[in-house]
Amino acid sequence: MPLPSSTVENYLKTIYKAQSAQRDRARLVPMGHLAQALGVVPGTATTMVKALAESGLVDYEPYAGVRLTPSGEKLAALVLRRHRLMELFLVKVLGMSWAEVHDEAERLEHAASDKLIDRIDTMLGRPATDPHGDPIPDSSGSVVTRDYPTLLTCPLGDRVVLTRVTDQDATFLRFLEGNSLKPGQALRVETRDDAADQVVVRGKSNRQITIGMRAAAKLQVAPAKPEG
Amino acid sequence: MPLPSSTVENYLKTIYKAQSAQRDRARLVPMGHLAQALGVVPGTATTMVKALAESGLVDYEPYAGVRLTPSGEKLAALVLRRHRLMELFLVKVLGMSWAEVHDEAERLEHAASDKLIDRIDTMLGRPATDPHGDPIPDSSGSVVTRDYPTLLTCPLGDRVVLTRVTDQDATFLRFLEGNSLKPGQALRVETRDDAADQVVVRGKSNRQITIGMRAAAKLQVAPAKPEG
DNA sequence: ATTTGTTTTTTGAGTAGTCAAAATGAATGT
DNA sequence: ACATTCATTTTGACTACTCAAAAAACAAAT
Repeated sequence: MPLPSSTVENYLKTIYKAQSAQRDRARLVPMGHLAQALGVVPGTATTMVKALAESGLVDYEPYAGVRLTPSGEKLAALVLRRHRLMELFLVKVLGMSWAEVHDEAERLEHAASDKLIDRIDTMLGRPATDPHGDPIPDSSGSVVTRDYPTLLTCPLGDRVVLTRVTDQDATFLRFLEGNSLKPGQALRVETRDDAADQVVVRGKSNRQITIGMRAAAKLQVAPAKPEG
Repeated sequence: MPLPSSTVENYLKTIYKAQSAQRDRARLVPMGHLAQALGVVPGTATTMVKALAESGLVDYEPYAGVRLTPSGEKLAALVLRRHRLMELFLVKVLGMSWAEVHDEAERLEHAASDKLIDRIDTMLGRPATDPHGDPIPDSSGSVVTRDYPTLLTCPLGDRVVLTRVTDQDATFLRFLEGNSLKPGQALRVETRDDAADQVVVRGKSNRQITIGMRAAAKLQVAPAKPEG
């Protein structure tokens, strides 16, 4: 069993993320979706997926889609672990901006050894989540995934705290940063207006921020803990 | 001009190091040497070098060898810069051991962006040398290479300071570390014995250390600066 | 100067990953 | 049921890199 190439790691990671994004975690990921997410033509995805199936990393059903096997899932989780620890490290230790670490980590995740990753993990105090609030799998590949409501579904008026941002687009992240919308930030949803496609939240320094519903759906929150 | 692959970077880096190791810096590096250093068969090196020559990165003379062009040299220096800054970073910031950072940096050097490298450079205070004493090229690719005597050629009895170790072998580095033979360490060469293949130096805490001549030739030193 | 030995190049082939475009399967609407 | 549409797979080809082994060039020595 030769160690997986960056390409294989990227396929597994992408399938993993696609599966996680589905409500039914066991559902097959369609080839078209996979190809698009990886930036390759569909035929290429088909070819690669068949090879992955050969290696026992995925289950492949022609014309239906693909799904990770347990071993594929573990491998994917470890790639995600490397990616997320690396992102957090770049932000915390090297002071890089939230918005720019994604691409960097995207490359470093394939080059960093387990030893290095564990060292980073220790240095950061075994963190549970990365800068976007995404959970960091442990070194055995298991993750605790919590399902949070979003700014679109959480109760109106309640104090909540931003826990996770489910979009890595740099422009979007810079917008959020400019409005102090980062994980950990306390918020309150004031109004929602379907017709106007608006969600109004009150954030840091009592500032009022208006965002579209599509964006609101990408911001997950948890009920604010009562402060002791 | 597409950005160079890891493979191309490794070829350039290896040619660069081979040229530096030669007394005549402008001499051609023989194919056999290059192939061996890269761990490929000679035919592979020939093929690749012809491609590099196409791209204007090297001058290639059939049956004679290869040499970097100015643009190839600059590219190689920037790879070395990434490698050496990365090594120093891993040692200084992540507390990794001298002996284990080489392989890690060998992979990370191809994945790190210039932005990341510059940030590391700044964080470390624009260092001149890496943990082995190898000079770090600046961001434009220029290096100041100083030629030091080695433990084999420096004056006997004088106080000198270890400046550079020209061998990256992990076992060798661990041996040196075990004897406090790291760059910066003050030393004095007490005796040399050709017949016995021995060089005796007095190092840290007045400790006496005996090493072979081949090893001694890999340790470069500078006259100790007068203190105060 | 011819032979011997070493280095280098050439040739042919293989692997990993990719695309373009044709062919096929599945799904949908009438 | 049939035609249209859309996603998927297949086919053929291409790039980058590699090796094994045959051929060629060079170097050195008798």
